Amino acid sequence: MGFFEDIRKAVCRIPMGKVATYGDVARAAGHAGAARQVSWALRNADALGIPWQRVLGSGGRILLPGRAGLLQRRLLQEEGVRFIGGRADIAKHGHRFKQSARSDGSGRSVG
DNA sequence: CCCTTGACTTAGA
DNA sequence: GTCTAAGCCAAGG
Repeated sequence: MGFFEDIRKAVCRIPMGKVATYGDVARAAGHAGAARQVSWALRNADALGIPWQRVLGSGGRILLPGRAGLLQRRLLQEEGVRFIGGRADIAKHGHRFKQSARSDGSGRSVG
């Protein structure tokens, strides 16, 4: 398995109308701490059919510069993601990945 | 192997 | 809120 494959799989797990941070994607892909590399894998995501627009920076901030950033925001808004003060409402649209490689299973939901 | 780059993240002032 | 510094990891020259 390649590095990018793990990343792309994780990104594809994000459903429409939901968003996740680079760090979350990296963690869900089994590469915690590789948040920066997530963006690397997303550079060619568009050509691979990856929902790259659902990946944001910490706090729901769009880090993509230029038109790409505007495009990302527009795409998300079309998916129903609400933006507040230039940031996506991750409290409402933040996607929570299923428990992956968690020793204590702290990531599991109870109710 | 060494150094630089990058759509990152957290902590401090 | 804005800026700086340090930590982080993989790809490319």
